Amino acid sequence: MARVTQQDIAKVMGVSVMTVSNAFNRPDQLSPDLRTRVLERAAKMGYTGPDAVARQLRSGRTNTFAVAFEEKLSYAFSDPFSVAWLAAFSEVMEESRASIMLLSVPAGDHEALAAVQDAAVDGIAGLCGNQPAMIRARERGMPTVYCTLATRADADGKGDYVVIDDHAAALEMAGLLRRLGHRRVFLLVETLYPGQPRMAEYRPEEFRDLVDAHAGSLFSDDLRLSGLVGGLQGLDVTVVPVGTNSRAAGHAAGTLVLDRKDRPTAVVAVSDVMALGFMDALRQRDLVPGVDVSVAGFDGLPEAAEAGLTTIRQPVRDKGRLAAELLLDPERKDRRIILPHELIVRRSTRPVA
Amino acid sequence: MARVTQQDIAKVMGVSVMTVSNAFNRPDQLSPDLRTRVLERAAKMGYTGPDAVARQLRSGRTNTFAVAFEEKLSYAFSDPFSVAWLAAFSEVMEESRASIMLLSVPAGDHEALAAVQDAAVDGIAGLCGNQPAMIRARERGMPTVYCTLATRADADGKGDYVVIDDHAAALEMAGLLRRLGHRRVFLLVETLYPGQPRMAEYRPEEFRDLVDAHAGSLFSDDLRLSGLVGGLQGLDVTVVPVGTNSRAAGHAAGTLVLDRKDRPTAVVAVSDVMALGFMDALRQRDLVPGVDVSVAGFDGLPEAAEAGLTTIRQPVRDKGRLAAELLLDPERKDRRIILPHELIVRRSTRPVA
DNA sequence: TTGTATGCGTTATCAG
DNA sequence: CTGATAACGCATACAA
Repeated sequence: MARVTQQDIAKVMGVSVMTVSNAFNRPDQLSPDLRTRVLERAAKMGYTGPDAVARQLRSGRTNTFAVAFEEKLSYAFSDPFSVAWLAAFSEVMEESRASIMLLSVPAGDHEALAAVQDAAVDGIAGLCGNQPAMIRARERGMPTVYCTLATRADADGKGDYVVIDDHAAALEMAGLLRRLGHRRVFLLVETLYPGQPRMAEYRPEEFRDLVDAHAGSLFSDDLRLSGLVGGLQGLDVTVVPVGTNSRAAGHAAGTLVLDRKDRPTAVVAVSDVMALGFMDALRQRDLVPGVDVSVAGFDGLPEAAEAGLTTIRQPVRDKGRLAAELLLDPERKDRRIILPHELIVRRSTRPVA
Repeated sequence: MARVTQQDIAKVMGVSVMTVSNAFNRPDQLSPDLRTRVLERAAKMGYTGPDAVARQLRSGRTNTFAVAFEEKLSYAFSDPFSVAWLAAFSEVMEESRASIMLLSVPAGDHEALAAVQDAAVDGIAGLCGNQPAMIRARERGMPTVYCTLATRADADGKGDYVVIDDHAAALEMAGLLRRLGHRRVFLLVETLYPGQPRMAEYRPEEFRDLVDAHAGSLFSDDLRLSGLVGGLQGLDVTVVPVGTNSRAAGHAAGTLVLDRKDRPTAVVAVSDVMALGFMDALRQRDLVPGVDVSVAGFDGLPEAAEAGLTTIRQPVRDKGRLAAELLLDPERKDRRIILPHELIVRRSTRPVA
């Protein structure tokens, strides 16, 4: 038995399809009596209301917005920054009774890009930079908003965004370490291109060359890194790609770095979760952050405050909220938003002994 | 300028629409030469591939599955159980390259029910019981899977599920407390119907009557509660609806209960997060779980293990994984799955002094 | 107030 | 290998 449609009902009742449609969507367009009769008959025939997809095709709108992640979704749910952003984003969407679709578009996964192609949504917010996924979405004529600054490679200079000035923030962080007298600094970053060796150690120039060589597939924001490197010029700086943006990866970096003679005096991770993982490694060795090794992160998570971690606070919730508002209101004016950040100095960073 | 369609391309190139369509979906159905010409021309005209919605209408499938929550989504992201379930669910979905839509359908929110109506999805998993939302979805002919046992009021006895035997688990928990000699027990539950007073205290029968009176709008699973009440028959039992399933609510319950003379000797919450919140309240007062008051929860979260909380462990990840598999494979046989649970006794429950 | 024709963009079918 | 036709289910514009 095929699906019951408005046609069927119309035919059986001897009315036009339009009347049936109106019975569901425009009560004012037909007599109350007829309306109830139609509705009753529809129910009796097993019709359960207008088909969602057909209605979307007809109206040209889906009232659904996608959120694109660069990682697997299971990661997104476990990352505090993502979760906080999502919570704010979803609050606004719920208020407008819009639905949310979750899209995982790992860098380099060409097949996953098709998901963007096939997503029946009115717009897409990227919890990531101006990625291929975002660009593809725009090519489809879809509004996009990204919430991390564009990478050098993928930036097409288009698309709306809600970000902080990561470069400036990184410079401030570098300035702090410089003032504190640190001379040997390790920088923990995510993997910057698919296949990059993990836990390797690079001079900044070396690292830069590597990234340049892979610019075509570059996928992670590197503005924080470039700011740090710039601000620490002249010091002994080592860059370590730790693999994933996770506490575990930060911890692994600690294992790599702490059990050697020439320890760094300071370690900066480009996210709080990595920095917190590194602090876990310190604690395991009865080392004290700020005393034995200074540690700093980025993001300003609540967890960072509890741990006494120096960090750059960014308005996560505002990012999520504004991203949603930009998608919901195409008429809105300011569509490229740079939010304020704040360097928060805590006890994890101290003057070098 | 209107949207470019396959028609437009066909017209301009003097070929049939079908050929254009095939160029995108069935490379084998036309000559490579023609295909590349079509593709090039399409690109030149600003055509960006088949429209997602039109394709969905045509094919009758969306390759998207919804997850329905009874709470606001921001809550879902902060609840450890939900997050773990979602992670497992999404891993399976990602593997099949299916998309996930998040739906918030608060109990009693009639408007939100419309979201289920308008969701362009192939199926819906409920991180909740057999709710009105689930029932509505089934009326639409959509496959549903719920992951908490049916409530008494809403159960239509249909729909697939992946659950544990909550009632049996609750009986085991009650048996434990009985053996430990507890005679005065408080039970912390979520709010069982919209508008129910929070932090009130009820005798079990009283509470049951209240719930019965609101059976029409009952929205939360009460199998755990009924199992506990049944298993504790004859003892001095008090039921406290704490409002939401959150650590904060559990903490508030602690504030209510602990600063009085006739403290309970044991407190059971129907979820670990509530129990953990209650333990926070204990700690604040320098009381020791298990010594001053025994505490137990449900779910078996990692956090419960750390806190030494007695609980009922349930296979969260299996629940999520199986729910996804049921949705993805309509042919699969066993569609009503009861997973094993396990009573885990830790130091938060001890013999009464 | 009700009905008619038509299009939304795509793809399956079947004929050439 | 290519093309004409017919749905998919609904709702807008317009006519009655």
